[in-house]
Formats: sequence, structure tokens, C-alpha cells
Amino acid sequence: MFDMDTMPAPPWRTPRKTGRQPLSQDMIVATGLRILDEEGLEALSMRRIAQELGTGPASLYAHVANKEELLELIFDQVSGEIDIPEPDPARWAEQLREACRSIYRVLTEHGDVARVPLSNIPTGPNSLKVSEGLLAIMLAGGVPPQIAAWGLDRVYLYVTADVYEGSLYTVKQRASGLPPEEFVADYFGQIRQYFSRLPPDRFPAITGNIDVLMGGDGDQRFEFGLDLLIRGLESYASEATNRDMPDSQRS
Amino acid sequence: MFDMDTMPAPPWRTPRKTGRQPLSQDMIVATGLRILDEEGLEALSMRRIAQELGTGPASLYAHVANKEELLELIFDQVSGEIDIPEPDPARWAEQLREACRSIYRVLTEHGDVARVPLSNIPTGPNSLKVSEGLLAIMLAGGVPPQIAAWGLDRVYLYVTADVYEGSLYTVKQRASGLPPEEFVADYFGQIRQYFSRLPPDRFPAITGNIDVLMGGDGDQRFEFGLDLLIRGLESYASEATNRDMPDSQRS
DNA sequence: TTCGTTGTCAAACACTGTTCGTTCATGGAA
DNA sequence: TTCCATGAACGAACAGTGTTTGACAACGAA
Repeated sequence: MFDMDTMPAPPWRTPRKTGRQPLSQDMIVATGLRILDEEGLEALSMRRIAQELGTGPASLYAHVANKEELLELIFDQVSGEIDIPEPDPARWAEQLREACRSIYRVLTEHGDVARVPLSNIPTGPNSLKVSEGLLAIMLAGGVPPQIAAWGLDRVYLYVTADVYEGSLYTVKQRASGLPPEEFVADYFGQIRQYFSRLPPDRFPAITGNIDVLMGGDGDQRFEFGLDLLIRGLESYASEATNRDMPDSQRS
Repeated sequence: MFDMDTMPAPPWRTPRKTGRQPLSQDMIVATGLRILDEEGLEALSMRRIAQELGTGPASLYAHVANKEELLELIFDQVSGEIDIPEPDPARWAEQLREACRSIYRVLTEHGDVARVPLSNIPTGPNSLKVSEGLLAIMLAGGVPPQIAAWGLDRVYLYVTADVYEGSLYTVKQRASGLPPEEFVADYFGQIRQYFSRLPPDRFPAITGNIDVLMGGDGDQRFEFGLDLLIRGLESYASEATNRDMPDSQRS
């Protein structure tokens, strides 16, 4: 028999790259998340991930169905960092606030995947834990089930929308080449100037309130909006509680 | 002198297409909006617009700086359809509700540009009228200026985020090839099934409340969230009003 | 050993937004 | 009238995108 070891490989053969771990979904997700964090959403392409893994983009499709699925996986990975407190009925509103702050913080840090739950009900294991926790907090606090369920949906929408908005501004900032503080000062400085030059007879409310319109940073605005939502939920909860009280105990 | 009319054009010449109106920004915006309405956001490319106008995509850049600017222009065009009531201090909350419903309706109809105000402060003439109107309604109702200003920002974020979410679902529906009702029944049917199969010991709140979690359509959820925000704003307005009352008149 | 399945991966497809360079058309100044 | 400057028009090209296809490699089961 021949000695096959000394024969040259035929030229139609494509040698596999060696000395490298086989690809896996976890590897792809982890690499995607790293690129996202370091370079931003606009840099997160299948080609960029493949490059980082020393392969071609087509190889990724053996492990993830498409880019959208990859984003969902990344989102669920990120959701694992969110802290949701154990429900305490006496403090449910404050706990809801804390939970939303945690979501906000974690998503902001990896902000650029905040678009994912806008187009998909989050169903990964970590995401479900977050939803479960939020719902449990409200229910423990006496929020009626239908209100709690819709409250979950709306609060989640609000938080992710706020973070997503922030990420869009971040994309613009990166594209500008300016550092964040400079970009913000520039962009909002121009808006402020523009507002101050509007005709006061046609825009009396805007021109008369420029300072408050331009006041507050992103975190303050987030907190304010969250406060509105929670006050609204509280009003429903106290309506429900009052309904359960005997007449003589209603204030 | 020669008769120039009978000489053939040299081959390096590019004849302009004739019998056609010169391009203008308005034409491009109107065409973009039509494509958006008829074919959706994913069909709205510079090439698609150029094709519809019988030219090449490069020609559009003499009239709009880039696609983002085009989207802003389209957004402002759309904003012109929004109805904002004249402020009536006694009914400010209801008026705010009506105004937001109008925004919601109009943007939903052209829903796919709802992403635009997420990454840009709306500064087109129509958009400014909307902002002015919302702010004026809250101020007329006694909402403190800082609260009204942030309220404007947050309410606007909420409405556009809700519409944008809807548009992302619409993109998925179109890609599925299914009619809207079928897509919704399919997608949410699968979510419901998935929820009902979750382990009840780990997800007691979700598994115990599937009906309410899946209940309500997009419009109901929108209304509910808007209600929360407005209740929150009302609580601030009544705090401010109570602060202005003599002690003997506080209830 | 053979066969079937799955993973890998280059090449290609079908698009995207935008730039570049050239030509055309128009208006204003000399 | 001629010339020049400017802006509009527009093909070709650039630099990307997500994804599919077909071929080959590797592995596990029979």
C-alpha cells in the first residue's frame, strides 16, 4: 500500500484552520457582546464577529439562525446582569423603581441591544426572570393582575425605549468623532440656540421655557418618566385597596 | 457656419432625461412618504425613491444631505397631520390625552418613521407646533414648568416608542408573508404556549397570570400606558395646586 | 469500513448609503 | 454675446451589509 502521509494534498482541498476551538453559540454570543461593548452597535456585523473568531461569516449560521436571533441571545445574556429584588409588599413601588433602575443601568452599559425587546417578547431564561420579578413585585403590592400585567409591558417598553434612544444618540456621537461631553454640548447647544430664535408669538410656550426644556440630563429624565409611571400604578393600586376596604374605613 | 443640429452627439456626452420635472426636496419627501406608506420602512431606500422618480440615487443628494435628513423631513411632513387642541385649563389632562391619541394615530398610519424623533429632537415646523401645543396644554393646566417640560419629553418618547415598536412588528409581519391578523395570532399564540409550559415553581407570577399577560391589544396597552403617565402628571399638578392653596382650603 | 449528519467556509448574491468625477444647464457679470 | 461660476444631475464605483449555496471536512453510529 502507498504511504499516504508523504503525498501532497490535492489542490481542490480546503484545509481547515487548526489550533482553534470549534465554534459554538456561546462563543459567538460572547464575541458579539464584546464587540458591541467595545465598538458599538454599528460595528456589530456578522463579518466583524467572524473576523474576530478567525473564520468567515457563513460559519456563524451553523449556530445562530440569523442576526436577529444573535441579538436576542446577546440580549438575554445581558439580562442576566439585572438585579431584581425579592418582593416586599410594603415597598413594592420602591422595589419596582430599583428593579427598573437596574434594567436601565445594565442595558445602558450594553445599551445598544435595547432595541431587541422592542420587536420581540423577551423569552430567554434571564429575560423571563426579569419579567417574573417585575410582575411578582407588583402583584405582591396589591396591584390588580390586569394592571400589573399591562404595567409590566409598559414599564418595560419605557425603560428599553429610553435606553434605545440613548444608544441612537451614542451612534451619532461616535460618528461625529467628538467625545461624548463635547457632542452633547454641541448638539443641545444648537437646539437651545434654535429654540431661542423661534418667533415668540407662534411658540410662546417653548420660547418662554427654554431653560426647563433644556434642563436635566438623561438620567434625570429617565427617573422622572419612571416616577410618572409608578405614580400611575400606585393610583391603581390604591384604588383597588380602597375598593377592598369597608366603607367606614375609607378616607 | 455648420448646421449643428444635424451632427451626431459625441459619445462622451450624457444626455439628460427630458420631459420630466426637475427634482426638488418636496418631490423627494413626497415620494419617500408614498413608498413608506405603500411598501413599508424596509422598502424605503434612496435607490427605491430614485427609481420611482426616474433618476439615480446620487441625484437625490443635491436636495437632501443624507437619508437621515430625508427621514426627518418625512417625519415633519407627517407631523403636519397631527391635531393639537387649543388649551382649556379645566380639561388639560383630557386634552393631553386627545393630543397624544392624535400623535399615535397619525404616526401609526405612517408608523415607520416613528424612530426619527428617538434620535433627534424634532425641530421641523410641524413638529415644533406639536411640541408647543403639548407644552401649552400642560402649562395651562397648572403643571409646573419643569414638570411640563420633562412631561413633554417623556410623553413624546412614550408615544413614539410605542408606535416604533408597532412598526417593528409590522416589518416582521410583512417578512412573514402572513396577513396581519394571522401573524399576530401565530406569534402571540406561540408566546402563550411557551409561557404555559414554563415551570410554575420558577415562574409562578407569569404562569399564574397568562390570560392577563396576553390580554389587550396594542391600542389598549397604549391607552393604559398613556393613562399612567397622565395620572403621574396629574399628581404633580395637584401637588402644585395644593401648595398654592391657603391651609384652610386643603382637602 | 461505510454512510449520514453536521460543521466549516469561500464565493456569490442581492442589496444598502454614499462619494467621486464628469457633464449639463442656467444665470449673472463683463 | 461670451465667459465663468455654480448647482443639478447622474453613472460608476466604493465600502459595506446579511444571507445562501455548494463543496469539502470531520465525526459518530451502524
